[in-house]
Amino acid sequence: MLQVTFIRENKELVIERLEKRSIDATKMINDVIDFDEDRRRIQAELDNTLAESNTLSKEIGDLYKSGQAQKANLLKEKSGKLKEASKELSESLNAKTEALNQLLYKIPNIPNELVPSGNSELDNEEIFKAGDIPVLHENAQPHWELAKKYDIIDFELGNKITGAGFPVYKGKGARLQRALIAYFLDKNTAAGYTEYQLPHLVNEASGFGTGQLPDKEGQMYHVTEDNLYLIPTAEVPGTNIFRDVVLSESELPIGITGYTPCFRREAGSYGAHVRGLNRLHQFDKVEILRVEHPKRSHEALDEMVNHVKSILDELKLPYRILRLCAGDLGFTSTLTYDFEVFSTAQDRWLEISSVSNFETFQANRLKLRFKNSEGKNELAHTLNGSSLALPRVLAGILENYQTKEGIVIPEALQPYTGFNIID
RNA sequence: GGAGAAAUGGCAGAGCGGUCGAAUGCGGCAGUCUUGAAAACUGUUGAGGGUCACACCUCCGGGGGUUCGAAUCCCUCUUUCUCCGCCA
Repeated sequence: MLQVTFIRENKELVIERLEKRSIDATKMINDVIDFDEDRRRIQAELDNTLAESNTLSKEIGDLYKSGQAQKANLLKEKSGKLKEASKELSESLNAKTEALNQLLYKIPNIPNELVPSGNSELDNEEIFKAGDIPVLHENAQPHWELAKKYDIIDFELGNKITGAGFPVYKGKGARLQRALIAYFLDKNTAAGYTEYQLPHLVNEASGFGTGQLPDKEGQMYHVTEDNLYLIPTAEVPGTNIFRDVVLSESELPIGITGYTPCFRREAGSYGAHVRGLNRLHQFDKVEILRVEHPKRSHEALDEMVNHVKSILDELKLPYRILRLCAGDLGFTSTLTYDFEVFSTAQDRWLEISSVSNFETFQANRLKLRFKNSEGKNELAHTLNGSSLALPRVLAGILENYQTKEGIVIPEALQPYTGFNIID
């Protein structure tokens, strides 16, 4: 959520940047400013009424003490009127604040100046590409065929146990998953991230804190009995560690990594491009997450991008990095880099990581602040990224490393799998 | 799941319905002393809003109520602790 004071002080900039997202920002922003003015006016009125009422109460107390009950009773009437007035004022203040908030919840983050304009993924800017696309043998297959051939992932079984989108990994497939998780976590902790194991269900306040609620409710599985949500990403429990927290400046920067399964309803996505591991209801992901000083959050974003790069380089997978255009940029993000691995057998790119800087957008909702050098509380910046999402990395490995003899395990992973080929 | 107790400032811990934004201790910060440090002593030290700055307003787990007036009384929710039961 954007800060009202920032909107007030940078109205033109905010409108201009938001319009890159092809939304009509002028009215929204004007409304915010109007509502905020109203809100502050009512607040001031209420404050004055309360102040009057407070002094009156003191006077009444004094009168009682000095035995002047009659005079006191007279003042009580006046006090009653003030009370009514303050009740009305506080009701209209609440209504106004609520209206303002509802408005603010609907306004996405302001795209960074680097964000290219554009409406669809076609306008994303490719900024980097690495790794050779292998020349596969004649009978090369997509990963879902390979999974079946080597009996390492069973989609039908998952279908039986739960439903579509809940695959069962077995044998070397299961081991490869575990190896990837361990490998990613090791890379991340070596880079300075502290490993966490986080809850897989979150409450409403947490869903709100990272921006999934109230709008993207339909994307999460909801356990209505206990009013909890299955996490769609470790970002939710991970970032909410810092909800309502005031850090000292010396605690920054903070880096966290964690493995969690992720649950997504993916309502409405069907068709060929969701085949196999391409899009699932449950998948595994290792996440990295940072809390940064506003002055160096963009430097931190670059560091995260380089970190993810180093992992993909080591795995020797063909990948590219995209700078997302305004139209493709997530609601809460100000700048996002997507990593895509090339799926050779499908002849298409698969998103395997998304690294974003949210600046103060989440922090404002979370009330995540640090005490700056002037002793004032200041919103911190939050960032996160996947390192990495497992299924598509797995798809990438299966397809790009397939040989007539079997699936060769990337060298960096072999210490973790304990085998070097799936055959 | 059953029974009981509790929730106060960074922490610990007081708090007759008005003089309580809140005693006291610890911690933090500044100073005195010291070559320096420690100890001791002195002062200072919650958060948010508002203002050029004051004033002023709000906050004692959350929400609601009683009262002219609530940290203090009532209702309710949540959380924590103790005991019992169940259990990976």
